[in-house]
Amino acid sequence: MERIVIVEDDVFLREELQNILEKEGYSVECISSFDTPVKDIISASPSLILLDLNLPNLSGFDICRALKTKGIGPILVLTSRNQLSDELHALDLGADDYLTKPCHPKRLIARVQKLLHLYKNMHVLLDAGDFQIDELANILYVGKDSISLSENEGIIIKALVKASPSVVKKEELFHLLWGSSDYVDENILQVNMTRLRKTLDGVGLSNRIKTIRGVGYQLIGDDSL
Amino acid sequence: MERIVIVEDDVFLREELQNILEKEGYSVECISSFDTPVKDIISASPSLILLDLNLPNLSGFDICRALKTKGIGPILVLTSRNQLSDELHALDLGADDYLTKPCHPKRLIARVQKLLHLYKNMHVLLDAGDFQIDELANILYVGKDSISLSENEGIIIKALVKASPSVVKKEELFHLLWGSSDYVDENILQVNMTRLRKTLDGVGLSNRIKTIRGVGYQLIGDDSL
DNA sequence: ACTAACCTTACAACAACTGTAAGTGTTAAT
DNA sequence: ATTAACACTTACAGTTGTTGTAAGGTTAGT
Repeated sequence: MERIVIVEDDVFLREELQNILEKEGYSVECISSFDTPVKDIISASPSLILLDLNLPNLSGFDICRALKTKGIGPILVLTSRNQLSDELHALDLGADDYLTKPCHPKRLIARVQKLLHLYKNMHVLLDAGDFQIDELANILYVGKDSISLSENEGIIIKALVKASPSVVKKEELFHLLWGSSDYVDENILQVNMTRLRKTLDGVGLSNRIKTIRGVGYQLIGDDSL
Repeated sequence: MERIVIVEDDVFLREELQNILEKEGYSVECISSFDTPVKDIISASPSLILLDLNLPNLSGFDICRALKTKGIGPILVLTSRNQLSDELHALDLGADDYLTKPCHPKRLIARVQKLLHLYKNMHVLLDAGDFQIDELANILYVGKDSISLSENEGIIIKALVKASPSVVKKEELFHLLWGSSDYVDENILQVNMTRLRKTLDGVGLSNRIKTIRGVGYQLIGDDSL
């Protein structure tokens, strides 16, 4: 069963929303104290967050930003702010949809259903700009192409993408790949880097890994060459 | 570069939309003859479809339904119909968003960007109800778990899910797996079914494949037992 | 009870992945 | 220019997962 978290300080509206959603069969949890809303939302393991913008302590915008940073979603903003600039700001921060009050229950339900269905039937990829990585499957998508990476290749490229544009130190890669940098021959990392570079070369992503001697490796863009 | 296909019969509006989107850097293609709109849209390989509802020949609803059937998307409906029932109908047919005319260009751009970004960084899963399958990666997601399938396991379960609740004939599986049912020993399918059942069993999806003797196999739900 | 259809299990071959080892190439400091 | 340090490349052998084959066991229909 999917759990919807309602983040709304107006008690009357909060209960009305809860009724509407529970009547549709959803499990609902309401955030009713606003000391640590982000933490409370995350603790509730939401399938979807229904978020107001005018809240005590922390604005809905800040909550939206914080949740997106942690990969928590989807977020449907339901607010009395009907200015276009507010909508654009919320969408930019990562809100998945933006509805204004008053909102017909049927529209709300339809939008909630749409987002729940979408997120359930999609798998998030790690975005590297001009390519994407399926973190679980170790598949790299570039343009219309895709290529399967080995376990080690996947671990390395993910670390490089997530750290980009920073350098990933050799020690960190040792740790990610082999649990420690003690008792590990440096040569195995070098062999793995060669293998990853060769794989990337095969899909047109040549020279995208830069060696920082004595430090580690860095993912670079096309335009750094 | 992402290509947006505009499906709008009003010439003035069509060109205005094209200008707005091209100014944002998108490649735009307009459907300007409405004899075979679905075929034309698909031929254009769209990253996103901007779809009007009031069209000659075939209504936008029908086009939406046809595109979703073929897995083409995302679809952003932009229409003068501002009745709630129209919105609900379109969303139900699979539209990803619904905007009414007149629409501020900034809102349109924000919504377009949101959908393009979402679909680029997500990978669509094949929905089987209580589990989902990543078709390219051959990964099965059930609840919070996931399991990697072998190539053959993936081919079989995908066929079963797509045909469900119908039976998939043995001949069809022979064809999908080995290109033909000629010169193929029946035992290899049986061994593969055993392996798939064993894999499903490992993630709690036991007894979900029913044998139809002399015919083929069928995916069944939890409640068919 | 009989038998065709199907399931299960074990084995061997193959491909991909991985770590090791050695030779080669590059870089930076002197 | 020299050379030590660092990094890259290549080949090999061992491991693992996948796959088809073969044989014994089970099931369902007559």
